[in-house]
Amino acid sequence: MAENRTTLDGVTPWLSADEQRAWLAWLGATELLMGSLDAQLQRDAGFPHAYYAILAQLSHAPERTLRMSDLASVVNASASRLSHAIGKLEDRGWVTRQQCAGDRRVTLATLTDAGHAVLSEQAPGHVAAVRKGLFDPLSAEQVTQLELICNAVLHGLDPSADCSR
Amino acid sequence: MAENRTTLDGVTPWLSADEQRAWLAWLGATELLMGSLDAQLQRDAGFPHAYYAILAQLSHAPERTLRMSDLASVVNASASRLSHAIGKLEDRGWVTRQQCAGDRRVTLATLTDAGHAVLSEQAPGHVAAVRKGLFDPLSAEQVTQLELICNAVLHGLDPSADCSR
DNA sequence: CTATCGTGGTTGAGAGTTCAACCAAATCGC
DNA sequence: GCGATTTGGTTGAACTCTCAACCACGATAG
Repeated sequence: MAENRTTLDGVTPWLSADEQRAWLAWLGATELLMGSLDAQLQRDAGFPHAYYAILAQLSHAPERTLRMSDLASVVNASASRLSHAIGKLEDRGWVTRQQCAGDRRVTLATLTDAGHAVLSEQAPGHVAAVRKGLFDPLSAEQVTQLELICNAVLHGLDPSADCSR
Repeated sequence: MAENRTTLDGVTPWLSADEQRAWLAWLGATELLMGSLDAQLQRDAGFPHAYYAILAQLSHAPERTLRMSDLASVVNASASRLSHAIGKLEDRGWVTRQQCAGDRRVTLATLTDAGHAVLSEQAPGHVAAVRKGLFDPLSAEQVTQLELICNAVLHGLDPSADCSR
């Protein structure tokens, strides 16, 4: 009870025992879960989860089209990362780029029919993997708690993130 | 109340609304948090979080030494990933490799004094970033819930993972 | 003793991400 | 209007990670 904090090197204050355990659990869970999702998609579809997220967001957008910067923000990607990714997806014929008439700096990315078809093919397997990896081990209450926790973290890192609203 | 599930393409059953929100929150929180930690370490130390984890695990080990395979498992890395990473850390003089006398297939990785020094330098900033990004926005109770949730996920993906025991 | 199989680890190529530099179009200030 | 700044996006190089192939050593079986 007296010693609630360990020290990394005899000097640096580290996390409390509770925090330490939570941190390691979070780290392990995120890395294993994202790793398993990436592996599943890479094996079945030949592309990583980040690309799936791009296709999925485009499929929900009006006209299946989004501005690059808007798309980047909804998939948590940098402009550069998205630009490279859209280039690859364009090479495969799943997305097209077009200039925006109103503002000629803007590039619009549009999901093609081929892209939508690939997404539809891969969605069931991906959803099953998410369910199996994240939701099956959790109670309904834990799902609710998880949402609150993640939104709190999100809001702390990026106050502009819309916390479920 | 009647429609608790959306459909991605009119055919595929998707997650419930609660699950959908929790999934997006988890995705956003993990990507932003890991992104911010990687950015902080890259800026201050010149290496990514995965390398920090390697150095930290070695610093806690007896003789500051671990077998490659054991080290790989504690940092959730593949053998290949760890081998490449240790190569880089060796180049910078922070880790050394040695053969194991008993089993000559085994490679032992040891943290050097220089490596320990770098870790000690970077630890305060890294811990501060973890605290700021993950623990500051959460209540003590949420930290406990998070640990339980992550251990449940961990155990679901890898039954051999020691859930806080 | 030797052939086979399993384990521990390395290597090189290919793919994705990051960072910094850069370009073009729009907006601001005077 | 016109230069300066900001915004939106692209590019190339460096770096990390993944995958498959591979090598060496140890264990196992005949």
